[in-house]
Amino acid sequence: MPDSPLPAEHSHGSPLRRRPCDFCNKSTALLYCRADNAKLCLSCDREVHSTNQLFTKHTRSLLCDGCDSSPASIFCSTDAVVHCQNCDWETHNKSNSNSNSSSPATHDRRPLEGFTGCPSVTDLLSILGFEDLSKKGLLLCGSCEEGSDSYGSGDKFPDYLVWDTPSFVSLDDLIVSSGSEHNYQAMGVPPLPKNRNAAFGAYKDELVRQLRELAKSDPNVDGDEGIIKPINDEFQPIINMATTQNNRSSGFEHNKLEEQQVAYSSNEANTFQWCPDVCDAVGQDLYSDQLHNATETQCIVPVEKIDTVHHSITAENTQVFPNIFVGVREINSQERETALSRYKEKKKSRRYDKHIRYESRKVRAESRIRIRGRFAKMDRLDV
DNA sequence: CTGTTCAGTTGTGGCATTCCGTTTT
DNA sequence: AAAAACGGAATGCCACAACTGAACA
Repeated sequence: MPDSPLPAEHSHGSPLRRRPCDFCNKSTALLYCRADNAKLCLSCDREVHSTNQLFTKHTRSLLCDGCDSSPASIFCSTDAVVHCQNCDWETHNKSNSNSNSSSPATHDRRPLEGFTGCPSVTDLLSILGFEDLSKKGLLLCGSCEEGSDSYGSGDKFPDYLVWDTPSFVSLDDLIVSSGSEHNYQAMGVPPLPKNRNAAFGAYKDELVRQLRELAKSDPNVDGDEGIIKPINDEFQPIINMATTQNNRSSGFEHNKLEEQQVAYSSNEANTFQWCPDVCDAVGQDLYSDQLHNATETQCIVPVEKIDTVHHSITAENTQVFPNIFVGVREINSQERETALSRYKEKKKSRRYDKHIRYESRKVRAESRIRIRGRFAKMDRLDV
């Protein structure tokens, strides 16, 4: 783990606070793992989350530039910072913010999405929004270390800073970060930008530096071509893993794998999907929410299988796969109360009001001629 | 690789209808 | 206790510009 000098300041001149990695306590933490409740640098993140299949499913996000203790979910390209929902609310609802000459409420902000698995440097470049920075350039551009490259400490954020937003709301989004004092919802975040680029905040330089270190140490990097071969980021549904390894005794028989494949993010797995305790406590409400939003949470489980899944992964499997399931249970028992309260608070602050995606369509709809409330054909008006 | 074309899909608001829980008879 | 009346919420419908993505030059 390389020791990391702290970045002096971010592009807007405000000094960066020290936020050491919870794992090595040396490097600057750039990511936040909600399942582990930990701040990690890129190197430690890879180390921690490549240890077994379950850990690769933890959802990680950029660390909030505001509070340094929550996963960022909003990127403000105007201020070039990433914020958690609470910090975003605070920043962009202040009437007298001096972060920029423009009104904070009009800042160009976009939702951020976390990532799972054990992505290669190539994937990280894409995930973190450095798609334009070639891997070769990452390795060869020594001047980048002084921040003199286009991704260095310059003030300009070109148009590649447009984040590809998630097309769904994961269950993570139902959980409010615990480190803040309130649970305000982020307001006014423009949905669904088209460009497939990402965002990085105040710690951009440190991000580049750690990516470079990662690329140097990555054995899969082909230095000649700058091609970084993906390491094992293959997704292996845990259901299948458990059943294939334990098909002799689990009683969870299956011949149709497609019926039982489960895609889910780590938090869903840790907090909800695999923990009957929490589900029971939260009650049918949460459970039905999760099922109703199956497509949003990427949880694809036939309803009739849910019970089977739960029972097949309880006591028996924890004995067969102690490394996997004991870890899950520890997390659940420690964080159950927190998760519950977070969920309840989050639910209270849900926004049910209608959200207009395209103002132009609204304007047109309002101005259209109607017959009994329905849009009328233009040619009918001539009659 | 870039730009253009084109077919298919999406989203927009007001009214009517349906559904369902509550109150009244 | 049962039926009727009431009222609020949810849903569907409509046309078409805007959007999306594939195919092609």
